[in-house]
Amino acid sequence: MKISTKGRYALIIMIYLAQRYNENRYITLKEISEKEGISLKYLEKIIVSINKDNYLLSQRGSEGGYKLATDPKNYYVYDIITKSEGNIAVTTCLNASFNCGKKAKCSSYRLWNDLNGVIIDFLKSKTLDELI
Amino acid sequence: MKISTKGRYALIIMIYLAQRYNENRYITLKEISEKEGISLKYLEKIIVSINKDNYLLSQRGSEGGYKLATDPKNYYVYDIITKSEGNIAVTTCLNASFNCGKKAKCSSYRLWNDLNGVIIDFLKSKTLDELI
DNA sequence: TGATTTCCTACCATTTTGGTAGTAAAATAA
DNA sequence: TTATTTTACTACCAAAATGGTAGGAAATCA
Repeated sequence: MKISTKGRYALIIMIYLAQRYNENRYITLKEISEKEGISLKYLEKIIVSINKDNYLLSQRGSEGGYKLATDPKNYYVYDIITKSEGNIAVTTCLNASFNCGKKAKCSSYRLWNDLNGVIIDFLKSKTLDELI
Repeated sequence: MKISTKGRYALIIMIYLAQRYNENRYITLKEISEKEGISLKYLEKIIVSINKDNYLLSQRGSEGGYKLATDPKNYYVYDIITKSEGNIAVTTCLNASFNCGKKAKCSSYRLWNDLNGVIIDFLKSKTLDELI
């Protein structure tokens, strides 16, 4: 029952970018890596998964890096976590591909589904601007 | 971000016992194993961890098995899950042993702590009698 | 042109998950 | 007393997930 370092570090990256949104510059992973004490190579891998669908602005080369594409209030923790960790499913039996043949009448299933909803609602209620 | 089969199967066992609480008999793991299609040996291992501090009544030998010690309404899903899976900590940084030196002023930490609270509150609000 | 930085792919050690196997101990039935 | 049943306990193990590392290609700018 854990969010892995992928999700945790993803949020750290995004908070770092959000705190510097007003500076309006590209921020390198090297900077984040040094300030947060996380391996550069690992951050690279994580931010690539966050950045699918151009969730961020990025630029290569010197003076390059990453920055938020829009105001921190438009970034939901839910999106950050699902982009880095995949969809939230608190048990394997919540996945559509899981087939035990008794979902509808399974009281465990309903419980896990409700818990999943509670978690998703919480994460959807939080945006980056609330965290900085 | 998953509850493992330990916790899932633990709840299945407990719901099975709760549904038969009125029969007032010891129920064998063999019966649960066959009805729920889960390996007997694995269920044995799981129920041992649930049964610490005599959470259940158990008896060896023929006519033996397990039964609830008290009414289903006194069994909280939270206890079932923590006994089978260990304490709920949605990130490793919530563990007391984790020391990054900035918990108090870390906004990620507060977020994860709040999420953890939401999950714990949910699980503490559910008892076995609501599930049967 | 050289330095910088993202982008992309492949690999790998360690830990966790999801079990299996075997046996001892207790309780009951025959 | 003996055989059977069932929990209780300990050890082991394969497969998957986690948490990275490594190397290089492709942009971009000074």
